Amino acid sequence: MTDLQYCYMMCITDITKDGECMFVQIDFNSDEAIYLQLRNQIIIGIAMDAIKEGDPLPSVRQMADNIGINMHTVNKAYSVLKQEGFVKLDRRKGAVVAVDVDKMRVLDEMRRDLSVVLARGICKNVTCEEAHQLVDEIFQAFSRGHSK
Amino acid sequence: MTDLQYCYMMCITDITKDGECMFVQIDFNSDEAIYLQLRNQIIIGIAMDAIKEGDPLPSVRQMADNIGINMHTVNKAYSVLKQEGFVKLDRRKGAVVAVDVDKMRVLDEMRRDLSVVLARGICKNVTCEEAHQLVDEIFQAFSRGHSK
Amino acid sequence: MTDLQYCYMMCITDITKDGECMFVQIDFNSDEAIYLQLRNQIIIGIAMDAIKEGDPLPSVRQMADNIGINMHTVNKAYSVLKQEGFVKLDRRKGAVVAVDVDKMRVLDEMRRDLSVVLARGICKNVTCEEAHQLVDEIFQAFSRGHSK
Amino acid sequence: MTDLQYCYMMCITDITKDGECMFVQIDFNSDEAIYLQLRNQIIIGIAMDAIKEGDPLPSVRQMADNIGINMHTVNKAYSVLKQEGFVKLDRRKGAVVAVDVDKMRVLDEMRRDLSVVLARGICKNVTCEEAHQLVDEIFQAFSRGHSK
DNA sequence: GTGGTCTAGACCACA
DNA sequence: GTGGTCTAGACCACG
Repeated sequence: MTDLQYCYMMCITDITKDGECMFVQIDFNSDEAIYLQLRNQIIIGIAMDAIKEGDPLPSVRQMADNIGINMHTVNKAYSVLKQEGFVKLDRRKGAVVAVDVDKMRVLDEMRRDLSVVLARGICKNVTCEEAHQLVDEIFQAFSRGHSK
Repeated sequence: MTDLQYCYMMCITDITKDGECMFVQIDFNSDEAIYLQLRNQIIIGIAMDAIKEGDPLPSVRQMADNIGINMHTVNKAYSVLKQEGFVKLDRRKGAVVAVDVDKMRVLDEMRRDLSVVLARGICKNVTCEEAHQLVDEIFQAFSRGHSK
Repeated sequence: MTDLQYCYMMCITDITKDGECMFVQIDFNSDEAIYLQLRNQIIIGIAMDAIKEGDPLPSVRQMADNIGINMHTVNKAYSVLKQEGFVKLDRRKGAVVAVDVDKMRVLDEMRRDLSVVLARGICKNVTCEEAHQLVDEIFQAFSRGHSK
Repeated sequence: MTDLQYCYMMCITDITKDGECMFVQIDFNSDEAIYLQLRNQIIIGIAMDAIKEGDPLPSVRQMADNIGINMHTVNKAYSVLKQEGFVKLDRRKGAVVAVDVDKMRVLDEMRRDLSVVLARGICKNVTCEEAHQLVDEIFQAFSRGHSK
């Protein structure tokens, strides 16, 4: 799939109130559920510091209208984010970013997820060095990553 | 054995003919589809060299009986593996391992998948060093990985 | 109506919402799989411009009910159409026509398919001129063909 | 799929007794049944004049051994060829090429087959001119074609 | 209401 | 005996 086609099918909307740098891109032709795509985009936004601890997410209705999806779908994404410890639901401000750090748990999750991703790569002759390069590349792309 | 007990157990079966080292573990309680779990297990088996290039997978009926799932579910897993370039469906020998290496494509897929996994980690204060350690750990667990 | 009568009739249903010009005809006596017949009919419908780029196909249930076949059979046809680059599965709108043009690939496929069809003709004394006449005849039958 | 991969999975054997120019190539990973591939290859051989009217085909056993497939499969291919009017079964010489020409029937069959093949092309922007070029190209590749 | 998943059982073509 | 096809019915996630 070319980049052009990819762009065409994408639905792009701003996630931050001031319209600075974070965008949500939903691919309606993807086999990944829309609410999971939305959840992942928001997590990436947090990792990039585009949305910071304490920042409120757009309201369910606003987000749904911007992306052009159902309110229920946005609601589901926010619920999952709460369940996974990325946001808290505030009665006045709606969903606000509040990351709940459980180092052991997250490392276990990553080990499981990485095993599958890396196994796919190893089958296709991806070397350990190439994997490390990818990790560095991605960490550099996320502002919070290399500040550590 | 009641259905309940059946549900709560992990289902473990051997994937190799000689019963050496590769096992398939299905978690019926997981929210991940059975055919995807099976697909991932087989990919991990290939990455571990438990199943090698040219080896035939068990027939759909045999695999289904061993795991205790339906034939069609196994069929779906095999179809996805074929679609993703891990096996070929030989009309005489059934499904045989035949990895189709497309380096650019696999690196792009990994970049996308890793971005999501690492973003989750970064949000929860996982450092770049810890991520590298996980990668090394997983590569060492797969025999094909540290032969490089 | 008995099963026998049911078997011996052609099943004709409309594929377009406004019931204008495109029909699906399934021959239950054919040795060609139903899902392949359905796939071919839809491709012919696209070639005739009866279904246009961006148009949604009927839902699998609706199509299945109209034709009198099982939902899963329609699903298989849609999956193949997706795989071959004729439709995309939009999570909101279902299957929509979206032709993915890869000129080199399609010409190679046609060369292979035409070789077999023409070889059969050549054996039975069909001349090059007669083949060209057939091609013209078919192109004229498809509206998109003679607009070039 | 690269040419190299294609070659690798092919099973190539000679179909003519004197080992001149006609070969049978079976792709065991194809979704097309082996007996149909064999049938098509033999028809192409007749169209190319590699096997001529009255020539005997190799015996079922010999053909099966050469290609590495089951005798029943070869038998099925020969039966279909007889049914479709390409060979006759001679008690002494086995299957001999004997084309039964029924011009109307073959033209009808070609019209139906070409409709599907061309429709696929039209969807993917193949022009009438390109189709004609392919027909010419194929007719020139078959020796019997341009002698008319 | 939609498609996705899973199960079950059946028949047939293929090898 | 194998996979491919088709049917039927069921549940659930998604939107």
